[in-house]
Amino acid sequence: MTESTKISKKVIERLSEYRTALDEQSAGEQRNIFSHELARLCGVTAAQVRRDLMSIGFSGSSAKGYDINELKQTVSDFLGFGEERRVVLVGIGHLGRALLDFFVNRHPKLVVCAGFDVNEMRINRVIHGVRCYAVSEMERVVAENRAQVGIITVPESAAQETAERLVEAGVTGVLNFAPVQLRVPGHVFVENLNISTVLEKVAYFAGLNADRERVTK
Amino acid sequence: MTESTKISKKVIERLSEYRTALDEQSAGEQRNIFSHELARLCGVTAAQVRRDLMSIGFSGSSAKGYDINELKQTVSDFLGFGEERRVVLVGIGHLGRALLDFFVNRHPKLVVCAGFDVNEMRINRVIHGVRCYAVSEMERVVAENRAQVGIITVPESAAQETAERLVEAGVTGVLNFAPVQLRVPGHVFVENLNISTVLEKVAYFAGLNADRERVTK
DNA sequence: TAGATTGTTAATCGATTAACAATC
DNA sequence: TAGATTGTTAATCGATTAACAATC
Repeated sequence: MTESTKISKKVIERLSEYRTALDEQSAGEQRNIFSHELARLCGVTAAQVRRDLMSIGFSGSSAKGYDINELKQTVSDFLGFGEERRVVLVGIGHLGRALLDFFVNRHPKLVVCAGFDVNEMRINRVIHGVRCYAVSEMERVVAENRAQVGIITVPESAAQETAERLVEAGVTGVLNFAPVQLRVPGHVFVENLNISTVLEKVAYFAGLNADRERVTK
Repeated sequence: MTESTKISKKVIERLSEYRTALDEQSAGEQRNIFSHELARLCGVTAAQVRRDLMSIGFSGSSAKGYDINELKQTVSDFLGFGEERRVVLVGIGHLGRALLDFFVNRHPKLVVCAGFDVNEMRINRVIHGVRCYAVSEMERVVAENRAQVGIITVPESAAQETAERLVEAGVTGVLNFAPVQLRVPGHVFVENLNISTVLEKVAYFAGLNADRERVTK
């Protein structure tokens, strides 16, 4: 394994957004794109685009910018889209179901291959095209599918135990929607996404802005 | 209006998480909490907690740490929880409905007061306790409710127009789930939350970690 | 060529961490 | 007092921005 240069979370996020933006562009006739065009589509600076692409070793031409198709391919490869990534989701409540719907057949390489729940009403069914199992089968199903990614949408009280079982079964990346700090081994990547926190943040700045508007009027 | 010290997005996020963590603590007997305890609950460092609390002017005691109830009150006040914030949601698909369910009666001060959609099947109904309207009524309903915050869960193609109408009606903060860079006036705060991007990031690092595991074995 | 863009370095900025005197 | 924690400053770290020679 080559000692890959350490790439930060932020760069990965931006690369992912570049790819999404390019996907939409490539429907058209356009074959090349300049850093400032891609930058505008993604809400970043042109210099940042150039630096990010440089960091994954992709070059453009000073006359024509970047080749859209080559760039899309390079970014996809870098992000590991060469092969399918298998994802499981635990907790098939409203949010879980919405996420199943969100990802099924929407993403080229992230395949949600199984859902889990404790509620008998939700197990042994196919929801949004995804087969759902009892939590007790997690170890077996995750291992059989070689799933590397787990999404946790269970209630807070069950999140830690869920994470432990996922990790035990071989998952090395977790997207956690429960408002708990998960304790996991060092080789497991955890991203916390607390929707309440995000909305509180928006509400805070909305309030600030509304006040400012009122004052300047 | 006093010229408040500029507080960064990250600090606001952490304050929101401190408050959530304290909410859960305060059920117990404990009356005080040390910076390192709160830090562990939220996955940050103790020094960071101390600095954040200092930045909103909250003091503890070197003997007993921070008073939980006072701290919760101070953080809540700072985040603007003194009065209800009214939120509207546009796009009542699976994700939109999950978010309605997520927020209704779950948050003390963020009140989702209306939903909007273009689909007739979804309008003039109450979904998860929230009244849903046709998009054509957006301006009127948002203004009547004095909603400051808008959540956008419409398809990508409709996101920009939705944002414009929300802003026109008086919204100053937007939480955008559509994978588009919204163009809005300077006084409007926009937070983009692209769930695909987040999952791609998790998948990337999950892959890295899985490789590393395989190599070190 | 002239003009615009890329690749890349240096300068800036902001946030985190280390450290420690003051405090209880 | 002795020991632990707070408040706060200085040092470090990392990421962004500015700038510009090289390129087309």
